[in-house]
Amino acid sequence: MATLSDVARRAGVSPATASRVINGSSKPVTDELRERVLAAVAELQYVPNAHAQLLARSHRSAVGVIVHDVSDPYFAEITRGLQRVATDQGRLLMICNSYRDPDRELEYVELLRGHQVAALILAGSGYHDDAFTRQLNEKLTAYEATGGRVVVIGRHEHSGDAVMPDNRSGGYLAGRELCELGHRAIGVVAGPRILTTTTDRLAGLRQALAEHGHDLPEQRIRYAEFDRDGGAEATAALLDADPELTAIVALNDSMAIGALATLRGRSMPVPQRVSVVGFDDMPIARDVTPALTTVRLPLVDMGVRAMSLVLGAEAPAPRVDVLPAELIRRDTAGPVPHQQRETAASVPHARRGDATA
Amino acid sequence: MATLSDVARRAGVSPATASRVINGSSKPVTDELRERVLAAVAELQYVPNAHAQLLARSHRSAVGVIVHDVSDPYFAEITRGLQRVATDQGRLLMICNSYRDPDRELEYVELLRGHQVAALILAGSGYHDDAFTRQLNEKLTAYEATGGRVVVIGRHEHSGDAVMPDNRSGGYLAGRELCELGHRAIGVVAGPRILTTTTDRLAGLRQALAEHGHDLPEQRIRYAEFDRDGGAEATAALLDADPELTAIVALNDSMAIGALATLRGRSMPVPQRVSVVGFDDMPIARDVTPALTTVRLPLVDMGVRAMSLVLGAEAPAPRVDVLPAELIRRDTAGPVPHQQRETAASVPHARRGDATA
DNA sequence: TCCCTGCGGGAAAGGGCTTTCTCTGCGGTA
DNA sequence: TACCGCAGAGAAAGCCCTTTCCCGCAGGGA
Repeated sequence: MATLSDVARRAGVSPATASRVINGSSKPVTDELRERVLAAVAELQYVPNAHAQLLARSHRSAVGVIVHDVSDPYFAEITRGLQRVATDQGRLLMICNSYRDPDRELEYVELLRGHQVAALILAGSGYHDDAFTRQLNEKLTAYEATGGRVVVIGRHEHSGDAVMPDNRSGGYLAGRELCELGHRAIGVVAGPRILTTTTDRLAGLRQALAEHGHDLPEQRIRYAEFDRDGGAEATAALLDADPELTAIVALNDSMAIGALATLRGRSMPVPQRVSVVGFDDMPIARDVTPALTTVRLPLVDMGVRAMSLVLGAEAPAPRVDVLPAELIRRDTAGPVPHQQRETAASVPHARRGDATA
Repeated sequence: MATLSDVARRAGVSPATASRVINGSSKPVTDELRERVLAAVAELQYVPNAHAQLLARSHRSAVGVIVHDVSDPYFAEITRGLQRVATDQGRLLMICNSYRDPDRELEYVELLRGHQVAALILAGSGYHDDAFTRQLNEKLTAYEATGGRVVVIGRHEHSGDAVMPDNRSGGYLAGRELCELGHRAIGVVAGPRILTTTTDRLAGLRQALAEHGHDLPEQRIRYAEFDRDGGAEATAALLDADPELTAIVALNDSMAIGALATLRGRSMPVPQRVSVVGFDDMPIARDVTPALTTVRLPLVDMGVRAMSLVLGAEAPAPRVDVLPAELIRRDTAGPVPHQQRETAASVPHARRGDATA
């Protein structure tokens, strides 16, 4: 690879001058030398060594982002928001997928710190795991001590600036909607138990049911992976255990799509026989049939806010931006079926045979 | 940020020794010193400066990847394949989204070159744009001249190693299927005209139609963005121009989903009134209703092969891996409706009023 | 006893760039 | 004419590591 001194030699100038021309430094350089340098750059196809530059320059500019998985629409949307602000400010983003592995998350914090990022954004659910939380906090605090900025999205563990979707209210909204439609026998297709997102959404849901005089027994909750197949399996398990269920809340839209698939496979019409409510309102939600009733989170906006916080001025006290959830009524949630209205929740195992057909 | 010499000073050793301990060098260090260094590292929360390391080490290890958009399922799948191999070999991936902007693509080649990546993978369609192609090739060639490896996925322009999905055969498969189901009035919802992927798929489709004695006039093709909304708009335009259409080929699944949405909005049942065939077989294809008939491309495998090629031994002659397309029959393609069998394609504008209702 | 070997450790030379500091030569002022 | 100031260029000092090279010392063989 050609180096700066190759360019300088070819142009017959010093490396200092070449550097000034290439970086558009404020120090003036005569047109003649400038042209010679530019010509040499073109001839040698010179590209500055980014590592050398970053090492030599004092100021850090890139921003590190840790998400569970960018190709998951939830994070894709958040990332879109992050990108928008970052691009406006000429910042490079380094995006890492932790695939919901806490250890990998810890590693990535180190990696990004090593890459001298100016700021760090952690998006996605936190974990119910004190040892992990403590370790992560230690690392983040150490990073902040050296001037790094940190913002978390949708996580409780870090005590600094945060952008929080209102998961609890979202769960509440889903629960209230179903209760008002007359449902009592409601099953929950939940994400991994260890994620705070799961438990927050569940808590809101439980509250809504309680306000309507219903409870949510553990056997009506199935924990599975936060994806389509997890949703499909959990729905099958739920239905096997309790064929009288009239509604299912899936704790994210991917799981809801899996639920829809299972229901279709068992010829249980939605919403005539079973209602389904999703969570997140990812783009595909409106395109499944029937279109998915779900809880919308302002994902892009969450990204925008997080990046603005992290690049903005430092605040004396931690700022927490809570963004509201909103119920989007489409076609998967309907009134409780007539024959179920009285008996629901009272004969949980009666017709198992039918339902698994 | 703590530096290596901070660690060394604290441990009372030389930076050389500290470095050896931290990197697990083959040179032996006594246990006592080792422990002192490790303790200092922990106390200072030391993380090596990645840029300094990369500068000091001679060998380059990271691999650069340029895709149109990782959150697009097409690229998400390819990336999954790339990751799998890269992780096995302990390589870091730097993934950049060009968002189908040729200029950005060029910039990213430079950026990645500047970051000293050991290899470069460009995935996604090429462009029908000679000036761009020439520029890109120049840059890639310059990069290869300095020892960099390059593999392209699904692009014609570069003359080195390549992994190619058989887009043309895929188009042919879609066309043949519809012809065999009796369709003659077939509309095409195409991606941007400037992409070679679009024209390749179109060419295969055209060939299939020709073999069945049909042609594909330009007004039966609508070019739009390669996404859901593009597909929806193009389908609407197609139907407005020619309400007698009995089948639609969408050149990717996102567009097919848009087509399905438009058709649903116009109450044209699929496949009874109009058949739809997609392309790519992205995961969601099986979850829409009716499940999408589409052409599958082995996306993950394409990623695996590309990464294997780029990290494997250099070949004397360019290698081109062509991966076959496969028709996946689901529920959106059916026989041509009865009343259309004779008249189709002969009265293009007759019933516009009805169809747009 | 002397020399050689090998081990554990440090000194120092880069790696490619930015940036401060220094130097030269010119035009302008007293 | 002598001096000052400044514009434009180069020299050189880092930035933080890795790694080669070298050194001192202890142990073993002759």
